[in-house]
Formats: sequence, structure tokens, C-alpha cells
Amino acid sequence: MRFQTLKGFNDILPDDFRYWRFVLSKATELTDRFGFMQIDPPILEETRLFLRGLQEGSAVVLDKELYSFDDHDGTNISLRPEFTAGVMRAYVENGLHTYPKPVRLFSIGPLFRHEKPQAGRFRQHVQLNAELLGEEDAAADLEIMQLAYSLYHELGFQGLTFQLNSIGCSQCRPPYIQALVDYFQVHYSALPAVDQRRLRVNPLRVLDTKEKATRALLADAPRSIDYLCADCAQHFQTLTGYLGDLDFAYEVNPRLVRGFDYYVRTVFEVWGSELGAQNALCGGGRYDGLVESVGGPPTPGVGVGIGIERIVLSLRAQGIEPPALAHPQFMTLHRGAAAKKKAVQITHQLRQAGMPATMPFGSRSLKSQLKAANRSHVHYALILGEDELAQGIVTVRDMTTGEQSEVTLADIVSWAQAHWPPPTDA
RNA sequence: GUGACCAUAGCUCAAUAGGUAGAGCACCUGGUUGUGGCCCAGGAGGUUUCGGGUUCAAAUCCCGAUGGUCACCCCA
Repeated sequence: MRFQTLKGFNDILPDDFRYWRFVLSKATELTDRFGFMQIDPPILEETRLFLRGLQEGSAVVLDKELYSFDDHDGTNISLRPEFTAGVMRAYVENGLHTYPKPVRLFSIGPLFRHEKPQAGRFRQHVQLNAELLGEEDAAADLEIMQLAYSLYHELGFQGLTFQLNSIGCSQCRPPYIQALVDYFQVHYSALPAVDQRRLRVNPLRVLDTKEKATRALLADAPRSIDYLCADCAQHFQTLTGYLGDLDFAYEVNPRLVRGFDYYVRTVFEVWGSELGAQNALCGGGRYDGLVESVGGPPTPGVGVGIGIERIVLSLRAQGIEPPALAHPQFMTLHRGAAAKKKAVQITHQLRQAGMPATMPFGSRSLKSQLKAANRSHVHYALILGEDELAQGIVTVRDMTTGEQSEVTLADIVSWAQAHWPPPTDA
């Protein structure tokens, strides 16, 4: 009986980790640099938590994309489809609102949605999620966008575009939505079925339709940025002002809307060109009412979800080579039982001294041990045979040049330390 | 959930007009006695995704399931 991964689930293989390590180490370096603290909510939560945050218009709810089941005590629980709800719950439950404001939090981990897999879309995917809580200044929106921007920029991406929009607040959005609905009602019979449905269920979604017929009508459709109340307009203007000052490349996209309904004011995405239809590398925005909706004090917040798989896919597509993964630098080769005992000791000493070292198992020929060292990209082979043992030395062979020299057994650890990491090739 | 295309070795792919499967890469072993990379020789690895059907005979034709890919839906 052979098994395979579930539909939409993937193994992340050793070769993939070249990219994953590159991305994740850059990500954590950046969150540190921006002053974010890590928080890791559980993967499973009560289903009600996710439903509350999502509301009715979200596909996660609508299309039953949640992985839900009953726990042994009958509680319905779900694999998290997004980070924000769990982070908000943890924030309230643990009293993080008593931390000095603003509270900057980030998480990295898998999310689960029962979707049909497609290019750049899987049932399990990993996100870097960042939230900035307790601050309504537009500079906070900016900071979240800067974090995402810096990640892509420092990973070496080219040709990404920041898409920005403001969808208003509970004051100004309802009139806008009404205007939008009114506009499309006139053309209702001309709309494709999908958009007629969207107009009824989640009118904002009509804005990012892929239907040509609807897109033609969108040119003259009302835009949310023209309906903003004074406060929202001011907020948006301040944000775009900062972005301009930073020479930050972005486009205001009046058709940008987000999947989760809790967003207010700022929404943004970063688009890449190598991902097919799933072109969003990250998405985020402001969600001022969310903490309150899970039982906490009124707290403004901004956040972003950054898809790691999509970054890895795009890195590959753009031909960006991550640094090679660390592999053993030293391998202690041995001939004969006595030498092997010594090799075990040396390998142990090297590892204790913090250096990557391995040794061949069994008692294969020196030739096959060298072959193994070569294939594992070992930098130095430390050869320990009868002769070396008798003289109290180790023959060290540089596997890149083939040069050999002798080091006394007593000095081998300090010799290795002096040669690790090895001098880089000019 | 809907649709299109696809499914042969770990990977990339062959297999004339239906006649029970091959190559390259990768992997393992050797090319004598203590020296890798190149080269050479050999080896292992497949119930041709699975289950039915047609046929003397199916990787090949038909049906179904499963999975993959891409798009819709939706989203990272």
C-alpha cells in the first residue's frame, strides 16, 4: 500500500528549503528590525471564532472552505483558515492590550482552506502574518506596507506592484455600496450570472470581477475613494502622502477589494506576474473593529498576510537564486577499527565545538568514502588511517582543490575552527 | 462546487497501425593493495495511477474512480 499527500497538500522537500530558509530568515530578520513580537496561536480553534471574524460574505464561510469537525466533547473546532481571528483572540484572552501601544505582533505558520488547488493555491499554505494593534495613525498602515515591501525588495524581486485602495468605514461605506448597487441595477440584465449573484451577496466583489462585460461598465462605476467621509479621506490622503515621500511605488486601484469583510479604510495587495490567476503575493488592510468583535476593548489595527509558497514560486520564476544551504564542512574518513574509533571522537569534538561534521558509517574503502564526501559537498575530508594513527596526525584534504596537508591530532579541532567557514573563492 | 487538458522508473520523456515496456539524469557496485570529481562496465528500480470493459492479445481503445495541471468561484 502506497500513500500520497492529500489533494492540495504538498511536501516541502530538502531542495525547496533552499528557498524557504532564504525567505523565512529574511522575514524574521525584518520583523525584528521593525520591532514585531512573535505570537503563535494554535492551529485549531473553536469554529465560532473564525465564523465571527469572517461574516457571511466571505467564501471561507460561503463555500464551506473551513476544515471543521467535532472534538470528543462535541465542540465544533476548525483548522484556522487565517491568522487574524486567532491572534485577536489571544490578544484579548492574554490581556496583550496592556502592553505598551502599539502592539506589533507577527506569526508564521500553516493555514488551511478546503479549496480546489490551482497555480499558487493550496489547501495548506504558510503565511507570515503581521498585525499592528492599538494605533489608528495612517503611519501604522504605512509601516505594515513597508514591512511587506522590504521583504520583497530585499529578497530581490523585480516588477512587483503595490495596489492600494480605501473602502471607507461603517459611516461612508454603506452609502457607497448603495451607489454601487444602484449603478449596476440599471445594467442588471446585462450582467453575467456571476456578477448578478455578487451584486446580491457581496456587491464590492463586483469590482474585481473578471467578466469582460462587467469590466466595461466599471469604468464609469462609482469609486469608493470618492465616497469617503472626511476622516477616511484624511486618513487615505495622509497615507498616500507618506508613500509619496518614501518614493514608494504604488497605484491607487479603485477596484481593489478584499476577501475578508472586516477591513475598513486601507486595503492593499502586492501583485506579481508569475503566479497565473493567483497573482496576489500578499494582502492586507485596516480592521478597526475586529478586537471588539471578539470581546476586547475597541482597538484599531492594521495587518497583512504574506503567502510564503507564492513567494517561493515567484523567486523560482524570476530566477532568483537563494544562498546554498549549509552542508557538512568536515567529514572524518577512517581506515581500520582503531582509526574509526578515533574518527568517532574527532567528529564529536568538532560538533561540540560548533562545526558541522559527519563521518561515513561502516568500513568502506577510502575511495568510496571520498566519493561520499564529494557527493555531500564536504569542504574538508579529514583522513585518518593506520599511518596517521601511528604518527598522531590527520591528513586534511581540501575537496575543492585536492590539496592535502597534515595536522596533528591534538590540533585538529583548532585547525578546523580556523578553516570554518572556509575562505570564499575569489 | 463548475469546466478543460493530462497520468509510463525517484526526475524528464520514448514505445512503429492494439502484440505483456526503454533511454537520459539520479541512485548502488566495480575498474585490485590508502584518494573523490571525468570516463568505462555492471546493477537495482515499473502489477504502465487504480477498477472494470472490448479483444486471441491493451501502456495504447471504451467507461468509471482517484490524482495532477490550468481556469472559474474565491483567495496568500
